[in-house]
Amino acid sequence: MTASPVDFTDDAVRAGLRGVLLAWFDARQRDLPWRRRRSLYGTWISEMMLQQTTVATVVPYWERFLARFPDVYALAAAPEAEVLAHWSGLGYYRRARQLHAAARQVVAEHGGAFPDDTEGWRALPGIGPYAAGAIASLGLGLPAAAVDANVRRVLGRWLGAACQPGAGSDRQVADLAGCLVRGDRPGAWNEALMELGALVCQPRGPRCEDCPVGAYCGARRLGIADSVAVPEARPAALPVQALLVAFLAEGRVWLEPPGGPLIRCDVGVAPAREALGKLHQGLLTLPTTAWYPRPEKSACDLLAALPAGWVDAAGFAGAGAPRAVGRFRHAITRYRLLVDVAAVGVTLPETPGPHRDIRAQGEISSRPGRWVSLAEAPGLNISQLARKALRCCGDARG
DNA sequence: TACGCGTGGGC
DNA sequence: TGCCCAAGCGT
Repeated sequence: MTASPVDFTDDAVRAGLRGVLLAWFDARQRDLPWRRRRSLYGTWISEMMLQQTTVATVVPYWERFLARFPDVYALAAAPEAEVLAHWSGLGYYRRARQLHAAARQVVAEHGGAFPDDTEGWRALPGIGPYAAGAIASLGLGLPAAAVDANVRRVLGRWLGAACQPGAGSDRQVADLAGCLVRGDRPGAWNEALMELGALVCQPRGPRCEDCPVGAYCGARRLGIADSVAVPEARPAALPVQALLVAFLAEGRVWLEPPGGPLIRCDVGVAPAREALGKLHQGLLTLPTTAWYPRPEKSACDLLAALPAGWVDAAGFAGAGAPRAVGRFRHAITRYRLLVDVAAVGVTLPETPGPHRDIRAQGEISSRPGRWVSLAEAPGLNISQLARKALRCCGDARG
């Protein structure tokens, strides 16, 4: 193990570094809603939303979420579908379900009182080592480290050659984070580290000329700031294609949970994936074919490849020819999905009852789902994938 | 331990 | 357009 070019065990070094970075943060920090009105609840929501998600994306979601669920009691009392509706489009939907479960746990087991230490937060669903430290420091004022990708990169560069990828690196970063957070304003310190990583000490091409703490940076001292702590490349995404079908009846569209029965389609190629699987859990979506692999710059006509009688086979009664209403691209986890959207009018049974009552939670030929008016569908707990597909239906009608 | 889990924006 | 991420967590 190489010694760091900068001696962070020196009290004077740590005090100087902390003073300079906190002063920079006080002057340059972004004006964000969860900073403007800091609360434990609002901090928790922001930390959950910000996992793997950009600040600019989160801001409007955080505002709407807090307006609808102003405290843990409101969140715990809400149905999961409504919580997911307010998360709709944000992605990583498990976060929303865990957030809701944690709110119910806090209310049921602790009368609505939040944990008052790091370990208590860590025990809640969806709270890992980073989020527990962030909430404890930002919301409770405790000297807990919060090592996210930004902090790992910033501290990795400060350590310079002492922090090589592989064994020992994570431990060194964690030790340094724990050492530096002890002092005044631990929450502001953690935020300052993350802000520096987001605005200056970026993954590729760090803006060292704008850095307030360059004097303390081991990588810069060694002239390797742009080559140390750079993320490794990921495997390329897989190009696939699928057909989503909007079954329409009396101004409504059929929406169902993911993982429902697939629309059968014969293209002579093995599917790359049986569609959504565990994606979009808790959300509603449109019936879909499997996902088929496709060459980079071509696609086959999935609508033409549907077998005769496919509408009835899917559990609906056909009433007209299906028509193509749109096509869009959508990146989702490790896939690049080319989506064709088809609309087909169907008829509902004449007999009253759960199948005829389009307002009811329904079941068509043992196909769980429900009929939803095209106007209200965008406000429901649907994925961004479904949102784009529904937009095609609207465009085609309009 | 490595992988699955979403999405939008920058370049 | 394609590729690169961005305030992680659970299994």
